Amino acid sequence: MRKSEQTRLSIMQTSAQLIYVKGYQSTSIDDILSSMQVTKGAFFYHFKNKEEMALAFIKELMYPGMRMMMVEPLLNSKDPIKTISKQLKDILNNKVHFDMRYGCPMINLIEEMSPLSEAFSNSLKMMTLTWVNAISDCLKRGQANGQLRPDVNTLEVANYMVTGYAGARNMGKIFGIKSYQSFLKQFSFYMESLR
Amino acid sequence: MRKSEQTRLSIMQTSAQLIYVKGYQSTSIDDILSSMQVTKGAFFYHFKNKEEMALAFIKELMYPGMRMMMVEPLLNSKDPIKTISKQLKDILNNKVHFDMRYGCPMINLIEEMSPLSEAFSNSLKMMTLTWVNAISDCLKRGQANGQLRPDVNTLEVANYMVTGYAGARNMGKIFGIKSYQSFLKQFSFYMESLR
DNA sequence: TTTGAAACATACCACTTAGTATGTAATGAG
DNA sequence: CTCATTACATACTAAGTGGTATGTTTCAAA
Repeated sequence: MRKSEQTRLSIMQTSAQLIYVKGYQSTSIDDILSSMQVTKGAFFYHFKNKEEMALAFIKELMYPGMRMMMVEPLLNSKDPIKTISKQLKDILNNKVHFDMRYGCPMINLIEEMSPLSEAFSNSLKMMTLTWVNAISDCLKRGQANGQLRPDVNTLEVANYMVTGYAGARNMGKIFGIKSYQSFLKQFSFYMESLR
Repeated sequence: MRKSEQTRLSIMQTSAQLIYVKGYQSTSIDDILSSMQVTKGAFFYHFKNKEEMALAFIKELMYPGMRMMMVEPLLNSKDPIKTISKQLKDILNNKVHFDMRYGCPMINLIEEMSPLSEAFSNSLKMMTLTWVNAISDCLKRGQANGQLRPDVNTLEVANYMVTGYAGARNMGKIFGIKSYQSFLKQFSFYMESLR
């Protein structure tokens, strides 16, 4: 019961990497299998089909990873505006988990899959909402502390931030790092105007 | 020489519609042909291959369409900030050329194809830059008229606006119309802060 | 009216695709 | 040890893929 779990995990990890680079629809099962030491029998033993595998990796790998990187840094912050601006900068400049050319795995999947599959759409929607709500809560705490104007609609600002992030990941694919820097600068102007 | 041009155009138009909905890579040539009264012989008579066809439709249909909808409204504006905010609203709410579920054809292609093909990337980059520059020029005229703070970096603001647009199209796919409205409201706050 | 190029139409091909059928090896409870 | 379940491995299939080869029709100039 131990090694098989590792096989299942490896399949999801390899898939995640390939889907990140090539997209879901043009990553074939054969692609996945030939880039690791696993056969088709193993794949269809662990997963009912390709879509179930992708949904599993979203739920079991992408979602927890997102919580760690996007949600946890927002808890217990002293200065929400600074925390949030800094988080956006940290994520966009994170070269370990992201490659500028390929953008953000979550945003990519929203772009590609949400119009094609209700199941994908729902998973991605919930994941995105988790981040949006975390940002909103963070801002609300700042509002309680008087660091943020009381008339600010925190949920709307949170949505605006995630929207900006998604756009930056898109523009980054053609314009490169410059577009990140440029975006971050203007976004921080916006954030400061909320004080 | 007349009817054949119509055939060529029809192929590109049908392709554009299918690619908009399903994406480039998962729209097959057979898909395109079976949704119109044209055969494979005609397709490969007019286009060398699938990619050349897509590049042709970007250049000959998408680009001119973009200029008409995104660039021309910005020429000869009296109040650039208002013009630009209004344009963004008009485009996002345009139900004739866009479907919320499928986002924006240009943004979709950037997302899907720019990491996979230099040729796509260059076409899309040039097209996007055309819009960015038009916005920047519009803002510059406002700056000359004193309607915009002189210290504002118009090119950076233009990039920021297009980035926001791209993000809004992405978020719209999962959150629907509400995310458009919410984004537009916050973006107009940002724009007003440039006066 | 002839004729040759342009504009298609049809049939086919090698390859890839998700998924299945059926085998065999590992493993852990009794 | 034993044996049934688990965890794979191998070989295959039917449908789809981009693209080609080879036709047949259309049409405009001579």
